This record gives sequence, C-alpha cells and structure tokens, in this order.
Amino acid sequence: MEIRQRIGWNLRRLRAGREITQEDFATDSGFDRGYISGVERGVRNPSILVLERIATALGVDVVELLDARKANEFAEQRRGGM
Amino acid sequence: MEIRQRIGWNLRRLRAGREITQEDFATDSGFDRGYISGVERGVRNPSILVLERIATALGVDVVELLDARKANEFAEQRRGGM
DNA sequence: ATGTGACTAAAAGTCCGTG
DNA sequence: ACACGGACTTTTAGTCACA
Repeated sequence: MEIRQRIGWNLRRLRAGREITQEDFATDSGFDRGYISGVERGVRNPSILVLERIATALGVDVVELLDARKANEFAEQRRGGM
Repeated sequence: MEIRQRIGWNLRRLRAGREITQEDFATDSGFDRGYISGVERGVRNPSILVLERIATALGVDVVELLDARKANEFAEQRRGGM
C-alpha cells in the first residue's frame, strides 16, 4: 500500500474511532475540511509538520499514522463492507 | 526534540553508519546535496514522499527516521563529543 | 457529511556558488 | 566534506464552490 494511503486510512481509522466528522476534525486541527478529505483519500502529500499537527490533534504519535498493519486491517474492513 | 531534528539526527545516524558522504547520499537518493544538508540540520520540512525516498535510499522503513529514542541517543553522543 | 477540481500564496526542492 | 546563501522552478498548503 502506498504511503499516502497508509496515512489516509490511519487518519480515517483514528478519526472515525472518535466518532468525529471530517468537518469537526478540520476545525479541531485548524485545517480545511477539503484538505483533510484529500489526506484521507491519499491524494495529498503532507509535510512532516502537517502530519505532526494532525497526530497531535488526534492525540497520538506521528508513527501511529504510518502503521502499515493497522491501515491495512482498517482498509480491509471498510472495503469488505464493514 | 522537534520532529524535524528527530528526522535529521536519524538520517545523519543512518547515513554516517554506512560511512557515506552527504554528497554520495544525495546522488543515491536523487536529491540536492544542499537539501540533504538542510534535512539533517532540521531546517527543512520534507513531505512524506520525500521521507519515503530517503528511507528507501537508506534501506529502512520511514518509521526508522522518526524514532525519537535513537535520534536522542545519537544526538547525545555527538554533542558529548563522541 | 464527504469527494472533487480549480485556484493563489507559500514552501519545498534545485542549481549555482562561497567559506 | 559540510554549512550556508541567493535566485530560480516545482510542489505543497490552504481555501472555496459545487456536486
């Protein structure tokens, strides 16, 4: 899985786990909703400082956003219909 | 420690461990020599795709570049005079 | 509530050089 | 062999309107 998608799925996983919308998360983290959407879909190429802001807003370490196994498992669930 | 410095020290640690110069590493990874220098000094804000290219050139996972403990230990050694 | 395209301002990244 | 700077091109950050 491409690294941007890995990040995207992990962000989606962590955000959804908190039952918060993209819109609310965008407000919390100080980003635009469309930008967050792009990161989750893996079409953006965020800088390390952006990733840190996102991780901080989620209350996790940046490394958590790069976890390949968790990203895969979550993607499988979603693709499988959840 | 700031995240860009964390990356910088880890890059320096891994590159120096291979006994390769910034110049040669720049050639290997396809980046500019001055740019690599800036990343190691923590003054650059690389994107995730750049970090992946750097990690690949080093033969490690991106997560290795974000390891706080290893970055700290290496920085201590260096600052301490090594 | 989210995906998407188009857009401008800002920053990344290159290429030249210096000490 | 590395730090650092200036001028330059390319990519990202960040915003918005629409579907």
